[in-house]
Amino acid sequence: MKFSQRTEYALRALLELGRRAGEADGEPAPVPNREIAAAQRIPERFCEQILADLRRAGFISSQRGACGGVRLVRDPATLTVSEVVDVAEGPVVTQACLDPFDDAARAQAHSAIQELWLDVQITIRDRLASVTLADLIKRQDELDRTSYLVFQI
Amino acid sequence: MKFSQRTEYALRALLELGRRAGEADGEPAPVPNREIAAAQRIPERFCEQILADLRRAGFISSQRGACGGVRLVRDPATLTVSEVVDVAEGPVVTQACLDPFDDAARAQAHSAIQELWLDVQITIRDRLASVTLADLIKRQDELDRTSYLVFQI
DNA sequence: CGATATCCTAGGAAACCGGTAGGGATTTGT
DNA sequence: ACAAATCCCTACCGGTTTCCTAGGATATCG
Repeated sequence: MKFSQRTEYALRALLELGRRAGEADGEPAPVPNREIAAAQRIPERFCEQILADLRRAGFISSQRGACGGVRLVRDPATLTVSEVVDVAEGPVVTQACLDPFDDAARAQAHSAIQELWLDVQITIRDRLASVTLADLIKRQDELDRTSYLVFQI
Repeated sequence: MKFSQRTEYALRALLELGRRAGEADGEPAPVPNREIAAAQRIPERFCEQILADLRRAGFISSQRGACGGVRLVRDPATLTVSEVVDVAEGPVVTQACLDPFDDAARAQAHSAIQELWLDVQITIRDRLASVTLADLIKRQDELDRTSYLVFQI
């Protein structure tokens, strides 16, 4: 019962993109995969694939060729962690899919246990949907400033 | 991101045991693995292993030999689903374990993303800890009575 | 043209999962 | 004493998933 490394990487990549977009004014320059991977310590070719998924999902756009890279398309304030999880590792599902031809399994469909799984599933999704990329960026900046201060003391 | 079949089986087995214990008065007779597996449609040898885990965890006790079987030891009202999940598939952990020798990973330890994972983890555990075996038994009885009525109409 | 990028597809090692299997140990009933 | 029933321990196995690497095609800029 855990989230995949792939999701962690996807969030880190988007976090990195979001922070850079915040710094630059106007149309931000595309950030190449290489830089994102290095900054967030993600295996380069693996990061490439994850970025491709994020592009297909419409979260980022890409530009090929020299001086190319990826750009954040979605507004960080409306891009939720839940959406990223769905793209990176598939939707959160706590119960096995029910075989529609297995009567025994269908009989279990309305069991107390199944109800609990569904409840937990909704709880997780709601929690993940309540956090946006903008929230993460803001919180990360706070953390960074705090540790900076700590070192200053 | 889902719970294992093993956990589902563990809960079903305990549910079955709990219901039988509720019917009989006084010291209940031990229920053999075979009956539990048949009633809950769990592969017999697989169920055997799961029951062994539940015994090692102290949730049930077992009696060997003819007329043997397993008995519920813990009070269903205090046995939480969270405990069963921990035994059947290990604790719910939403973040990868941090390698204490990997400085780069440790630097991520206080990241916004890690904080989110921890938050979700606690949310799930709390939810699972708030449901007891007695709750499941009660709810399942309600469901069974309801479907009985449906067929009567 | 050549360097820098993304894009697409294909693997591959390792872990995990669901389940099976063999055989030993213990208890009960006859 | 013996057979049947039952739990107990360990190993294994086929399939899937996960994390990651690799090769090469394609596009863009200077």
